[in-house]
Amino acid sequence: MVFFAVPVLVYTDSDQEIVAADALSEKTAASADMDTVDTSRCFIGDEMYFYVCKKPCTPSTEKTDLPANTPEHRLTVRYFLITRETTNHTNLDETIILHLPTPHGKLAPVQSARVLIDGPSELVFDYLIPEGMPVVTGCRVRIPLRNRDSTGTVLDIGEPPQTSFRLRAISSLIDPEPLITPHLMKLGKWIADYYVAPLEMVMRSLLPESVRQDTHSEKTRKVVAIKNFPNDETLAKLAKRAPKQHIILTLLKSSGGQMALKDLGGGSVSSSVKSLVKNDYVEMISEAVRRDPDADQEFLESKPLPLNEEQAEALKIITDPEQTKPILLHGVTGSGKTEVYLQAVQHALDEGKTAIVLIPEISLTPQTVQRFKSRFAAMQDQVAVLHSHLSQGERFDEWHRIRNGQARIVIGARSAIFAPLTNLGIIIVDEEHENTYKQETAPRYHGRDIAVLRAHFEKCPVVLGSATPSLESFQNTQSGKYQLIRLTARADAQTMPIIRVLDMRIEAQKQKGRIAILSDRLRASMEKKLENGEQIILFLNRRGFARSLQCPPCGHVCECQHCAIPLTYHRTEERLICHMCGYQSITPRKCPSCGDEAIRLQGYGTQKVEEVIQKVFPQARMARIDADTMRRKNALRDTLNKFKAHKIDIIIGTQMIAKGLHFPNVTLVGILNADLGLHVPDFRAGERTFQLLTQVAGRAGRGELEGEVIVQTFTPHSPSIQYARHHDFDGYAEQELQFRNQFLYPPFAHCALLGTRSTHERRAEFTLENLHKRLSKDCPGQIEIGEVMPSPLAKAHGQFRYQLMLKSTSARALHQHVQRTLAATPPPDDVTIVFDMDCLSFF
DNA sequence: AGCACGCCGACT
DNA sequence: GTCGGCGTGCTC
Repeated sequence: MVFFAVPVLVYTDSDQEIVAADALSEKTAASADMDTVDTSRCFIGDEMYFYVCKKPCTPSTEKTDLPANTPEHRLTVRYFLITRETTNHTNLDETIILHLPTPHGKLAPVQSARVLIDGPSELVFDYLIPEGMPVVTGCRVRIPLRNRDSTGTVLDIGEPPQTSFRLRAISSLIDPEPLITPHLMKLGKWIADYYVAPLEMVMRSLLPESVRQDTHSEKTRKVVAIKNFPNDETLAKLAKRAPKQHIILTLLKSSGGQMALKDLGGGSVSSSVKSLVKNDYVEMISEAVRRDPDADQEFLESKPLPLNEEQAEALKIITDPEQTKPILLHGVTGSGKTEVYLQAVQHALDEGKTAIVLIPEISLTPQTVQRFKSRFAAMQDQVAVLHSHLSQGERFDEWHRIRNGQARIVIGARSAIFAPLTNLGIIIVDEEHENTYKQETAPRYHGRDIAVLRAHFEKCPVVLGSATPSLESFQNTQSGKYQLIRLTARADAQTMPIIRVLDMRIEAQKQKGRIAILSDRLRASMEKKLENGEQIILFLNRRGFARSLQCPPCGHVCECQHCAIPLTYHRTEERLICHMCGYQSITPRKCPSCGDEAIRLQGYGTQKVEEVIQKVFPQARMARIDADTMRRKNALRDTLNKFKAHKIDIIIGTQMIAKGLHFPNVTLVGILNADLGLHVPDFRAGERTFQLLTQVAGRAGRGELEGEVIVQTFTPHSPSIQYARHHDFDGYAEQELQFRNQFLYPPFAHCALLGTRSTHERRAEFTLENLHKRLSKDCPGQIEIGEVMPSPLAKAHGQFRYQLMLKSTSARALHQHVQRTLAATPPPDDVTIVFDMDCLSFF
């Protein structure tokens, strides 16, 4: 006869004797033959077992006799399936809850963990924590899910919820220490909320893939070490009978007792080493080796530089313990912001704390990393670098060096904001205005904003630095949320280069009928520089597909009356459409301003420029830098090195070369068509152009020679060009903020983009139309909803795209409304939905 | 009636 | 994601 194990609810009296037990699961209890529990054979001790048999007893009835309001204590027990025939205990390996109304010193209340299951399903379930398992929030755990094993992340710990079903237990802990610190957990939840991203996806970006999967591990090498060095007699014997072993032993002794197996000769000595190990002369040890991404580089220690008055004052404010506001450090190019960062980090280290330094993109700003590594060269190991070019193994090692406290300074791109440092002393965001801080795949977080949030959570100072602050950050200083610090003097006491603005309308008239690429003035200047053996950078900020309509003779650009941004030409409809509100108009044949018929689409690429320059300066050595030519790994670095060595005279490039370059011999920078960046259907176009011009101006003339910047434009009167020319950030910010305020753009409102993608054009459009309808229904007042329109990049990767702009003065109202609507409106299988909160681009 | 297949919903 | 339940529909 077989006995059955039945999950039971056990009641005890004050003496810990079980007075009643009934089936926990109603279903089980209801099934015939399984309703009986022999409570007389149960006992309580450090561990509790109970046997379940088919002998009748009286369950459940006594439940009501329990005193009211008795606190329930819970403990986990294992229960066993017993067969009379064998009396063998077959562990069912399940855990159940016993409700014990009386406390017992040895019985800890059972806790349960809310676990986010890995995988795209976004499941969250509660699991019991087995006694003694040190599970805390942020742990990665193995859990049973249905009839298989799965993994997940512990989101919360607490009392088991009152549910009718039986909780299952966590099977094991993946990592003894939680991989995600509580602060990071909080950050992750905030991100999932604010950016309307699945929490599982956010958790995935909190941890590098190689750290998350427990398949990766430390790299080890075999080390041979002397254990019992033989006496002279045996040594002499070995020299004769096994000369190789003798050599190994002497080698080991002369090099301090141990050597890596590889250095001893690797495989060729393995048999000799094996017999040495067998005789107990030596032992083989596995030693962890660090995969150092910068192992090939040497960093010479640099001493702190003396600070000028402004820098010293800045450092004082940053390190002031009373300072609680985020700090915006506005320093003109070359004002020595990095030195302030370095000393602020030093200050944090001196206090025994840690630091995060965010930089826009490692590959574009290797100098910053080098400066940090050099300054802290004495404690090399304490600087960890995190960026996308690390191998899986390198990332694993860097991450664990941070986690276990070996590395106390972390430098990296946006995801480095999730570095698992504890006891943070400072966060620095260099070039805070950079768009690369915004992640362009879900979760679409902004590294700078997350930095401010993390600093807030961890109560540590945060410094946002830039020569051209974003208007978001600048406005925060105006409203008193942030503290503004200024560095107005260039550390090298150099003057700002002269920016010349060239009116291409005149040029266009001169070169009637042909595209004006190179003005006479720029050509003449290039000629002179080439003669002098100086170098030239030409920019063409080719901003893709969105095309605006501009009249070359007068510079007029067709704009939306409601949104004050350029209208975009859509080829399929042959119409002009506003990307903010959806306003449409027909494409004019004549310029609405001057009546000229030359009005047409702007546009030529770097390739075209290369052709023209080649024709004009056949003797010049030139290189083109854009996404097409730099696809090869290290291509950018190699080209820049060649340029540095003056093997190239002219570089023609896109945005890629706008940042962080420092070439003393460059005396001329030409911006071929400032309008390309200016008249894009984006209210930030002006801001970007201002930033670009200012940054570029900072590039020219960093050496002995005076620099010159030539800006070619059809709209020379445009404020972003004029203010940049006069190096007047405040003037620019003032008028731009006024414009933003008037049309309720960021920083005075939040913008977001909702989009659909599908291989079926109609499905993409229909799904978004449907979402639009639902969003419009009981929509909070602060939210403005635009029209559904085809994306400017109407088809990409074989998918049709439709988009919709959302604007709101309340970020919370916006993401909550979208969150709710999306949750209530699951898209068809073949349509994907994209939501970009605080979007920086509209494509 | 018996079985193959595919959709749908639950998974703690 | 992945498993299993269940309904549909086809075959013996």
